Amino acid sequence: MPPNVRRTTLADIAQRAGVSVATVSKVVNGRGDVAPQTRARVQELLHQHDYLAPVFRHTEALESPTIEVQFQGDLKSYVAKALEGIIDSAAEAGASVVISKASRAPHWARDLVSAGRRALIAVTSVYTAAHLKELARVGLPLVVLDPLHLPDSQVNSVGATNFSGGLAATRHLLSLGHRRVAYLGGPAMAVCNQARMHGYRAAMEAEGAPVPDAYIRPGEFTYETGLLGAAALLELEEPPTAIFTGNDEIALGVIETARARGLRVPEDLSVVGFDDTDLAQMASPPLTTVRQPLREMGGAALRTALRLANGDKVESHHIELATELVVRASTAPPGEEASARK
Amino acid sequence: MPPNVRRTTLADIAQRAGVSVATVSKVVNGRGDVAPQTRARVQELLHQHDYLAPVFRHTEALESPTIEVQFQGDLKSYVAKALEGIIDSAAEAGASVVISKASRAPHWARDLVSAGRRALIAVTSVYTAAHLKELARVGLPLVVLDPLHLPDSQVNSVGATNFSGGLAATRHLLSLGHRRVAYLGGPAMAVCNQARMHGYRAAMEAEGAPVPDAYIRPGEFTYETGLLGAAALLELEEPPTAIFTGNDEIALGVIETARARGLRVPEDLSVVGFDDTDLAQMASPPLTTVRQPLREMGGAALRTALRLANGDKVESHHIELATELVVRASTAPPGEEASARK
DNA sequence: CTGAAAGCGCTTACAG
DNA sequence: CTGAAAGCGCTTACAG
Repeated sequence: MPPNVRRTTLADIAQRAGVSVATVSKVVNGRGDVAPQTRARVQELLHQHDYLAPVFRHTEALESPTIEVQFQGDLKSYVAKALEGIIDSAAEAGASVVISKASRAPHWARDLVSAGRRALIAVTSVYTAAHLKELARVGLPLVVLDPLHLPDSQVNSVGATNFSGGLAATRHLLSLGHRRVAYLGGPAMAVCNQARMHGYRAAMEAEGAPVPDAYIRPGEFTYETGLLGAAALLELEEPPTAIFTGNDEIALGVIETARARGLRVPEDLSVVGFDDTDLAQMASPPLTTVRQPLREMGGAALRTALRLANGDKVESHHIELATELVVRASTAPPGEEASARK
Repeated sequence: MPPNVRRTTLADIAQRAGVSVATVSKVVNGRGDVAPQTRARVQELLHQHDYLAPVFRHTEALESPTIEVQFQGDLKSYVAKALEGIIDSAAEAGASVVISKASRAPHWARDLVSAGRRALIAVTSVYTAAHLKELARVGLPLVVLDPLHLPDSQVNSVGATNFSGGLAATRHLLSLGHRRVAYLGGPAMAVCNQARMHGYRAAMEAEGAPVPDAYIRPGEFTYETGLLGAAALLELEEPPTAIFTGNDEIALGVIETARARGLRVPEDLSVVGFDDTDLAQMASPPLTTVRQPLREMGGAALRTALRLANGDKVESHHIELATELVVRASTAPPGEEASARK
């Protein structure tokens, strides 16, 4: 708020509403003794004129807005990476970052506003229509990072080019000479997983490589899925010689299953991950993977959140940053033994 | 603050100081036209009576204090784990967690107070006497998680039993039949590293196993250190058959160096990590490591911070939680070849 | 249900 | 350098 613009006061609202200051004060403080129509009219005006109660005036300090970042479940590597980007961009912008687990307690959205949060960034969280309505009601802007649902024009979101990532990963394997490539992915419902899978499928079809149903396995974005899924794939009549996975954790599970069965990666089995978290760089062998620019995505989400908090419009409700194939040591041409293996 | 206790007002202070409310107001707002002695006397009284300017009154809401957590460098796995513990305990206590990178901009400590932070948790950060003085000056309590320096009675800190962790890890390797065990650690200056190393040394000496100087290598707590340090160790005249590392990241570097040289873990080389981050569970082979209860440590740090924020005394300025050996698949008895290897 | 009036905590222009 | 006085934004007990 520019210094020369006066804050809206109760008197301003009272005058416009044609009531006394006392009545407006009662509405603001939620007292019971106000006629419903009067209350409605006053509330409307308060909202129109951005009235802010004194207790919350500190949130006005635009130099230091506070953004809440919520995640679900564990604070995994890729959440941490995105968070780094959020924190760095916030520091640049002079904003503060509050981090919490998504909670859906009764007045969660209103509580966030009361606590002075100016916007909410949800990292891969599930949001229902009811949540969005609640946010809209209290006027808290939302940015979803790596959305699980299809980009909806109601919701601002930041993602990555998952389809081209899947395409690039699979082409890389095909160009090495693999034909029997499987996709071991995350939840079938998640759009990011669907996009990666369709990228895989597109690359396979373009090459005329067959994709038996058993070569596409959904699961969770977890190590467990990698461990079990790889075992199932390797026991197929025609086991794949390469596995493209939905994320790095799954890939590590695949590597471990291969190792436990005496298969060498990449000589006997090639593995490609997705995300390029710390896990990928530190895997043994270091993992070929599709890099999601998680830091940059976090930064973009933070800047979008600040704009929305400021009441500015945003050019596009969905931004997608480019993925990039990072070739390390977990991929190689298919070996003789591998191709010949049962 | 109990609801029946009235807030200190400017009038209270004015009366005690024997000046007018106007003068007190000027002192609070840092106006120039006040006599130095008057200013000093009033400031003293303001401080004594915990006067809080209206703009900062929101920090008074004891139900929801805000704690700042600062880390340095990257948001690594073990910081993320500690952060999970901090976030969960904060949610239980109804507190908020602001996360940022440690910055030493001018007035950093005062800025934290102005922003309403009630305490600071520093995760493995370097704190100099000057920093501590600055914090003391503005009255902001500090809790250091996994301190790099020796526990100082001036500083509240939460750590883990690093010495017994080092002891347990090394005994485990000795009990498997290893004699040539090396320690590849972190910074020689870090107390946590020293304690782990001395635990190692104690176990080796108790067993009468020789510890050549070359078997103790300091480094950084990084994958790189593991990569390079393992290469150096394996090229010794008498290479170790087992390596105990300062943390999981180093251990992953060691595993990769072993793999790249065609050595199998654990058949040809046993490796033990420290921390038990996600990295350890997802390594290939899964890593035997010393678990630091990072979540619990984070929780303890948060609760200590809240107590200090509340003005309560804390029983002990340093708490140490127990480490625990987690045996997975990266350790085994020394193989024939390994013992005989040049 | 409404609002005039008293009052609270604070700030500031200005007289001394 | 000090403070009486006017004033601001808000709340609340109470009369109607």
